[in-house]
Amino acid sequence: MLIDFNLKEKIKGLKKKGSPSLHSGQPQYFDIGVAFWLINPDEEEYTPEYLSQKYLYKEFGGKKDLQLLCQIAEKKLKEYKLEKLFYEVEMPLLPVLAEMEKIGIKLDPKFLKSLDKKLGSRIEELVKIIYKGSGGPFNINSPKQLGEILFQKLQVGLKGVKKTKGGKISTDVETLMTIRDRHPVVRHILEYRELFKLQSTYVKPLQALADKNSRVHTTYIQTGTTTGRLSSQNPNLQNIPAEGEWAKEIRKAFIAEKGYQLASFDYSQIELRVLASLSGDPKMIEAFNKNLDIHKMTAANVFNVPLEKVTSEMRRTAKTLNFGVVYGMGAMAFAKTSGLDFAKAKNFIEEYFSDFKRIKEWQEKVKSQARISGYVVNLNGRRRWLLELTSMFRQQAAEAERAAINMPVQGLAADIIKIAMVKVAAEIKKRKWLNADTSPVPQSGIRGSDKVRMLLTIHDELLFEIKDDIIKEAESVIVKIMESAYELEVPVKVDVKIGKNWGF
DNA sequence: TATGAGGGCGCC
DNA sequence: AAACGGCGCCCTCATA
Repeated sequence: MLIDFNLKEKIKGLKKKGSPSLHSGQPQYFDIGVAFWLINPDEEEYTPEYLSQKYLYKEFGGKKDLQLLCQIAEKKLKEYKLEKLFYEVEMPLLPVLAEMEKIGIKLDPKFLKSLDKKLGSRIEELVKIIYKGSGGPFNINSPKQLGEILFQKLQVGLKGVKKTKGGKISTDVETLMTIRDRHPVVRHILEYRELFKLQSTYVKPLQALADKNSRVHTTYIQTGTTTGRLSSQNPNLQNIPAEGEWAKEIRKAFIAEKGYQLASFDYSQIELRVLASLSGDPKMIEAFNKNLDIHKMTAANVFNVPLEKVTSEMRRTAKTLNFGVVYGMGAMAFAKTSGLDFAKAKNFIEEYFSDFKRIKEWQEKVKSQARISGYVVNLNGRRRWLLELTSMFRQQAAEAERAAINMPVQGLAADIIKIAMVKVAAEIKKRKWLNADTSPVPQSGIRGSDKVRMLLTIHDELLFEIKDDIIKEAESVIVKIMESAYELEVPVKVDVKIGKNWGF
């Protein structure tokens, strides 16, 4: 067994003759950092230095000792019933992530360059318009300067404008939207903000990070969240723009290799299904069993109308409600997001919880158990310490409560997709759809023998690059594995999209 | 020149 | 007034 830190990096570096076989239940890897993350996902770092200092202080004055760290971790994993999750999910996931990072995803450099130009010239235009409209140049990217221009120089009214945490006048998109009609320059600032963000955060960095074969390689951080999700870094490929005209263009820059297609497999409403399953709420479960439009069903309930009478407006409100409930949203936040007034928002939330009583009950149960024990666990033992639940600062306690009710849901959804990834990877290997483990990547960057490559994981979505001739077969195999990766009290559904690029 | 906080915003 | 869970990255600006 390999025992170390950063095993994913070491696996990536393995030239290796024989590929490591992943017999289930046979631990091949023991990543100490990941183990400590399962034990407590709120550590500052998961480095040998930090953990030694923290956990070996008494024994060795903080001297590094991997063997000892490993022993401590093993004991805790057992005590916390995390062994299954560790040995059968997180560790088998290591080589899967390593492979995904190594393969990378292909970009269309010419397309990106042209997009860059288009964005650049529109931004230039906007800058001119904004300077002219506000009587002189200033740094539009500086909230401080922008605020001064708008609210002092241009005398835009402050009605409905909020302050930032630091007490300064906010210039965020919500604020700009409310003052949109008070000065003609505001709409141009809004457009500038959007385009500058896309260019500086996505279009430019992606071009810079592409390798010789125009592929970009993210790094997945397995210890990067408190709920069990992965995070993605440098570049973050889990926050590529999705909504909007320009966003679509950016997605089109992610392409499949010649002879391949991109295919995305998306868990449908996974967190809501998990919530229905965990809470056992009969109405919610029935809706999923009948494969109903869940937001529409929710709308029918909270508005007390038959399904046929649900308008798109009602559905939108219900959708916000469904999402909000998973996050522990209060009336205030719901009012803001939905555009309703506070009293109405409050009523809707009350109506929701009276229609879906078990959800409320489940949330209360989670909170009270967590208050007593100081931590919250999900179905697979994934754990998060939340000592702030009993804080005398109400704000802190409330935040901890929301985290407490969210973690078992988000965490189980994370488990499900991780399990699916491990199973799909095993199937790909079994069917010899990927030679990645044994064959070197040729100069071209194309391994012609690869049939199916797992590229990205975006919380509830897996993105693959699949050879044309096998696309149909691969699709049904992957869907089947994902939908049956984990048994819930409701069906698990996966939606598929296929195309030459990610613009779908 | 490097660093970190603050403000802001992209995704699920 | 008050923000709803989980992330990473951009720019500005003050400070070292």
